[in-house]
Amino acid sequence: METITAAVPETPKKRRKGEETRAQILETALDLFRERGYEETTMRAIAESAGVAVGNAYYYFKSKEHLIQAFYARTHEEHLAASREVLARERGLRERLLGVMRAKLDTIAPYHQFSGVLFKTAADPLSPLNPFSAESQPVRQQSTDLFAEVITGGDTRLTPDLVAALPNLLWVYHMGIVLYWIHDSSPGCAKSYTMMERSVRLVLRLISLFQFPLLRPFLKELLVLVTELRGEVAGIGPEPSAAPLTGGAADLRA
Amino acid sequence: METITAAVPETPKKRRKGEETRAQILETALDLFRERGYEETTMRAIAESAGVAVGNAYYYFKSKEHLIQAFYARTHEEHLAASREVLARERGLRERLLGVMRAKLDTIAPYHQFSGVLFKTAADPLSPLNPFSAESQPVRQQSTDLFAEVITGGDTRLTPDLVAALPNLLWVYHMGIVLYWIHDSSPGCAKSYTMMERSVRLVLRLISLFQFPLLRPFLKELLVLVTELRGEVAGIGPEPSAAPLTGGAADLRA
DNA sequence: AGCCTAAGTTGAACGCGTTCAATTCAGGCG
DNA sequence: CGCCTGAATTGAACGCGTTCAACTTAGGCT
Repeated sequence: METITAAVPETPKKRRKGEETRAQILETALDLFRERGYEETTMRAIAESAGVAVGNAYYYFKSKEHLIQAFYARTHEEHLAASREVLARERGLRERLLGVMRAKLDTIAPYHQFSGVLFKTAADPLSPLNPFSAESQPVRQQSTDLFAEVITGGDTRLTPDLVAALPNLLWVYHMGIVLYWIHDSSPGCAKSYTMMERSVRLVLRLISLFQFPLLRPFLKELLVLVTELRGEVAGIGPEPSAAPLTGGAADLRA
Repeated sequence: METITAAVPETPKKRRKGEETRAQILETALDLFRERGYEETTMRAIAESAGVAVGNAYYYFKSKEHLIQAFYARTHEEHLAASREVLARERGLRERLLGVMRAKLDTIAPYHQFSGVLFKTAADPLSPLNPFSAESQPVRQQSTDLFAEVITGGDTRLTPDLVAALPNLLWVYHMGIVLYWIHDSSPGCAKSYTMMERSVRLVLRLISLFQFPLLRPFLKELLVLVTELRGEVAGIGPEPSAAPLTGGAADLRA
């Protein structure tokens, strides 16, 4: 019977050890990245500071880039938490979107100095960090879900077409703001904040504009486009291109 | 007197030699990139194939990335040429935009296999290849000029606000299509072409929509935003933030 | 206890992009 | 002609990210 209890492949003891080392390496790496920047931090330095051998760092992280991925996952979590607070507090669409976007800039602020490298590696289509890659699909999903919550959880009612299209569009929009932020060298990234506020205002205006029933054909077309985009993005795998145009927005949530 | 004729710092003979070597290295590199891909092509291989020493390649190109920059400049020229043909032939806005965009995809098609690396390095804010960098400002300018020509050179008349805002917006749009293309693994990049055609249709619809006088406030706001963006992008240098809101669109063309 | 396996850990070695002190080359000048 | 200067060229050497065959632990089974 005891053998059955051992069905769990790893005992807690065993797992503890590895995870401690893993955490140790990650913390050290992030510290060094913040201190000296990414390029200037060598894997040897990370290993030495963490008190392990170089190879051991590679046992836990497939590459130096994967250390950034871990960092990215962390800020992503922070942003989700901060956003949930905002969304629990605010009802108005404007306040909700503004709050979530502001939370984004606030969350990533401490890492502005090496955001460039992050983005650089993230841009590689083959990198797991790439926001369009399969590996980051969960993160992307959570982000679009967040924007879905922004528009549906408040006191503003939108047409179904908008509700279907906006989460992905807002995700793309927020990526654009981050892109601006990366290139923003103004003190405190002040320009990014004003740019964000201005563009949020514009986005809200556009949303209310497209509530107008006469513009429905536009929305329909936009929806097809966004769906197509999502299909391409979701995965290049063998998943069938079955019914690429059937459901319209029906399969937006896979 | 003869000494004066030598006022030209380098004689043609001297210049010829260096430029031949430079061209030799570049051609070899581009060939190898196409054959094996970027990452798989080593600087040593390039040097050997070109019949020079490694260091000599670095005498002409500051880094491996700079070889890509040279390639990028080339496809850019090709696209300009192809576009000029289209614009000389077509009068309708739809045909002009479609033609220019199709020309873009056609031009970059041969390099799809290593477009990822190109984009990866281009994404680094510090890279000279970055489309927002000061070093690529001329290329960016030519591109936006091209789109300006697309909308003003045809037989379609647009409101001044649109004429002012569209070149930059279309440039951003075309970057988005390229981004899609980079991630497109469909045979012959067919998906990119249909996505481009669909989005062009949408863009044209949006343009005609915003011709509507009632939507002028939107355009105004959009214009401020685009101008701001252009300012940030143009350079982070000491150029004064003087009159950031004075001229409206007046200073779009610096 | 003694073994066995899998997890964890090591560090020398590899291949790469890049650098740079040294060398060759070519053309103008006294 | 010999000298000089700056462009052109060399290749050994450096530092880096990454790999991998070997070694050490540690816990379960007989």
